[in-house]
Amino acid sequence: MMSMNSKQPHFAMHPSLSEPKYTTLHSSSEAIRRACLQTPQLQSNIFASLDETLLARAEALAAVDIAVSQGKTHPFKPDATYHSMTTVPCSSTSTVPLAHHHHHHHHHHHQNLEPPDIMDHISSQSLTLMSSAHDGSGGGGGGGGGGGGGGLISTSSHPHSHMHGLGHLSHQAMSMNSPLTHHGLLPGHHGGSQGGPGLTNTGIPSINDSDTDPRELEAFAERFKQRRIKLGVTQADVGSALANLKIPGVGSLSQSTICRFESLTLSHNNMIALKPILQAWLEEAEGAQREKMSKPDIYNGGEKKRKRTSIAAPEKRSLEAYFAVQPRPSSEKIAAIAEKLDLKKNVVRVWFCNQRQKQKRMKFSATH
DNA sequence: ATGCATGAGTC
DNA sequence: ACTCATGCATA
Repeated sequence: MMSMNSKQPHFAMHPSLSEPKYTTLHSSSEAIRRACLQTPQLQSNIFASLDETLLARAEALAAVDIAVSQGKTHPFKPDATYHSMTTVPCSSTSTVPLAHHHHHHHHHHHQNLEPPDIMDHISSQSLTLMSSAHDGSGGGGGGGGGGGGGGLISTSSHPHSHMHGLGHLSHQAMSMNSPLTHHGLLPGHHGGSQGGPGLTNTGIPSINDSDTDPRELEAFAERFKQRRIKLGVTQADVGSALANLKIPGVGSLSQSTICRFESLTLSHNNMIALKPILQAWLEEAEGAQREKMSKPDIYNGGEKKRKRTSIAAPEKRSLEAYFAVQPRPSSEKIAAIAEKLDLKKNVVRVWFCNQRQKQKRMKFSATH
């Protein structure tokens, strides 16, 4: 409603908190961290300059929600923040050879609209569903993230800078209007949702849905993992081995990505894009099982390592509550939340982004 | 296996 | 400033 510009007064103020927002973890100590438990302090009262109502409500909701569905898998980690990255983001030294690829595409994406403000009583679950629903419809939007259509393929070369791994396979090119979609090469997926084979999209050069079939992907991921293990190869190995395939536009991938592929914790589009590549590797590896890959990564000479910020459980709970009410808070809102929780604004912003992405992953996405 | 983060490409 | 694909660091 009134989002315009941002300002970020931010600064840490901590009247008298005993709550450790961050804790410093020493690389040598890390034993006792998992034993702690959460303290049910359902109501916070730290609000001040925000919509107290919203916040209070959100937190209350979160508390309830959490209480109910607590089996989520959270070994409450105490917070630990390490942090010492100076200004330089790491451009990574990765082993990534570059790969040029190109992916032209346009798409109309749904930009965020800002709902009035508060909603009311909503259970985070229903909300979650709702949000994903509007996501899909909004501007043909992301095609619902996971459901997006994907234009991957990076057939063209491109005088571009470097890229990691594959080019971004399809970013947001999932709109139905994507010129890319009719390329023929792309597995242009239908916008909507991936779960429903029954949901066919109208119009649009529909392409083979067989390749985009979630079940097929799931089956493949399963097979892939099995065979990979049979080959005695780790996820990390697969990742780096991909570069050896010399597939245009394909470089190496991290263990994380391979893991996520196997566990289906990637967006539908991403899964579709990666499948052919991993399949190629699999065949290659099985065909020549005699090879070994000794591709040590290049190391960094005493560079500063990125430190992962850990958001403490209480703060995390609050964030989840806010998210349930408003997945896309305005900049001001984010700043306010950040201040209230005594977190850096950017940390909060990123948290919301990641949360939104998570919500769109394959595995637990709606209709699946 | 996952949480927090970076960056490209968009809008 | 957002989405998406990815990755480093870490549990």
